Amino acid sequence: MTRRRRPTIHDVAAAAGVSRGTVSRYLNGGHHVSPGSAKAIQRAVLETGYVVNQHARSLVTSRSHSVAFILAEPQERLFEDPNFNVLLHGTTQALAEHDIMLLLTIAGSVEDRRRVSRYVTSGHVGGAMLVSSHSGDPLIGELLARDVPVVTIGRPLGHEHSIPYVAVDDREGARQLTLHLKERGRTRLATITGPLDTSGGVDRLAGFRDIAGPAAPVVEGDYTLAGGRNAMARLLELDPSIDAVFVGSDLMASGALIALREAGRRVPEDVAVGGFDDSLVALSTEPELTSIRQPWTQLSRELVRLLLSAIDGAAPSAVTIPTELIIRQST
Amino acid sequence: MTRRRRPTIHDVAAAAGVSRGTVSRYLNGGHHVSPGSAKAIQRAVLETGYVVNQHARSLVTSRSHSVAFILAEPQERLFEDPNFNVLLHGTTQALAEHDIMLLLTIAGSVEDRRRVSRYVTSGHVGGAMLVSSHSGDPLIGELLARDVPVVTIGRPLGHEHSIPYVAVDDREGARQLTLHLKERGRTRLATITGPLDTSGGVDRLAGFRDIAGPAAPVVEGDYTLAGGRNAMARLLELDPSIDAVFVGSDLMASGALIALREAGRRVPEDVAVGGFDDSLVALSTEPELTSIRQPWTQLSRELVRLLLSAIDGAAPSAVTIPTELIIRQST
DNA sequence: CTGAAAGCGCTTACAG
DNA sequence: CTGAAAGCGCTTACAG
Repeated sequence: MTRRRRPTIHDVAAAAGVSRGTVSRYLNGGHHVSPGSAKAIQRAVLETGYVVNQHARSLVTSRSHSVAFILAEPQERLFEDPNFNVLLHGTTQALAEHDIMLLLTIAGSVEDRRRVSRYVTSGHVGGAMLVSSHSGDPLIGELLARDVPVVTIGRPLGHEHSIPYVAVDDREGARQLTLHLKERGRTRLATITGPLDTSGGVDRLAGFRDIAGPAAPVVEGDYTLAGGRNAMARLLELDPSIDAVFVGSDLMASGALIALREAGRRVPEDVAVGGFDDSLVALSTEPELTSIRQPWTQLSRELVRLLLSAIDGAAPSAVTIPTELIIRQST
Repeated sequence: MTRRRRPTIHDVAAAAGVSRGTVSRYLNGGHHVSPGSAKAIQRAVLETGYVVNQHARSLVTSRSHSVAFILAEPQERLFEDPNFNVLLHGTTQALAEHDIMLLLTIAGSVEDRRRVSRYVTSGHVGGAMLVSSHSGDPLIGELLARDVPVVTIGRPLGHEHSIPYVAVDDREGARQLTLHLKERGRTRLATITGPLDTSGGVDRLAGFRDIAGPAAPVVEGDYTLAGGRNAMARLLELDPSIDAVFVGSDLMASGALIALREAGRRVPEDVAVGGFDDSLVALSTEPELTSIRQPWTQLSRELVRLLLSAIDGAAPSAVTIPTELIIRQST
């Protein structure tokens, strides 16, 4: 990819009548530069339309100006789950404030994963944000082995102490919602969980059980709409008397609503349904979904903050963010 | 972002017993390298775990190994429209085959746009893919003025001859769907369009009018679910006798279904509804949506191909891809 | 505060 | 086919 001739630091130095070293110092914080030089350089930059060549800068500083956003998900989920979009947006914005660019990598297939792993561990990138890691995913171990600074969204099962992460209080959120179902007078509670190799899956299940007890029916879902629909159908077979269900994500909950409609159950009259995420999906269903809000903007900011800390060599730390119950018509 | 010491081309050369130039030649295609040297270098690369430093390479070649994906959309759309995800996935995959990384930039606000423009025009990136450009967007002019290779998805209104682009045959697709509504015996046709400063908006409207005539009711939408819902409500006020509506996107169509349900109309008995995109949304509605398929994988591939051509200095060309009518329960 | 100089890791004519 | 050398655009001790 060829580029036309761009002004370099040399052009700026010539225009400002100082040395290249001085220009560089000005560009890198302005320390040890006299006001006069600073002014001259400032003008010269405008005049020449100079923009730093990041490749040259990175070569000498060994610092990258980009981080990888690794989406380790089968494409079905990526295609329908709005949470990714919100997270992508939030982290892009938060990184922009630090002049860091986000490199999107998608590791859906095994082959993808290998490519992404090679790329990220080869030092092109300052660090990586791992989205929705499943326990047992080899990627995370490869990154750790290569000393790539990495953070995850959601508790990284099995790596809680070696990787910084940010998560909402999944267990408490699940408790809030399940308690709410009980307070609505429901007695036959059930749940559809996320994948049980993710923290969102296990922690929300734990919260549900804290309130509903260990005997309540459980079906595992996969965070997709179709998965929620199937899971709900199975739940109704398991126990037709169910009168409330806590679903581990809004998208699955919207699938559950379809299954309930197909089974002739009214929501919330016959069965109350609660979701998790409080995404736009919750507003597009009929009836609108009661849900647990995940503050994505805040999560994104914290995720970026942790990654930058990790890059600077800080010890891993975890951030847990409280959830909020949003009550709508489905319960 | 500090990195630990990584092996350089020098280490490989030493291990292989050749000069650094020879290693570089081997790495860049292997021309003018004897089989013996090649073998030795190959082994040395494995031994040392060498990976090229892209910053150093880019510095000397003036070639970037990344392109920007510019999403110039208000965040509401980004958050709910699955088309972006599909496109993001498709282009990432297609670029990966060329060892090019995708830098995601989001230009929702005016301030974002300025930042993105500065970044992309400053040569950090080999080229840019502009997604959903609206006519009058200054970004496109800035990129052109700076000689940044750029391609758009959808016809770039006002820049058809200066920018390579790929698009489905929007007009023909709209015709197909509208004709299908007529063939179902519907006589009171109406349409909800996309934004009329986008090619998808105007071209699909043109296709609808080709079949339905100039007098049929039209309301402009904004490609969001809420927008589709509002537009449908307005359409029913405009003409309560409507018995079929072509909606310019599946997401808006799903909003239209909500409005129709609220108005007590049955779909398809009272009103037939057709969408556009054939996205996952079309399968999640009740009833499932008849729609026009956009072959996103193919679109992504062509988009990447055109961008790489543009980067290589090829003259702008346009690719139009045929659409396909997918009939489901909503019509 | 400032300039001269070395060096980051690579590619690419240039000789041979 | 191959090595020595220049140079890509920048930063950063080092002297002064």
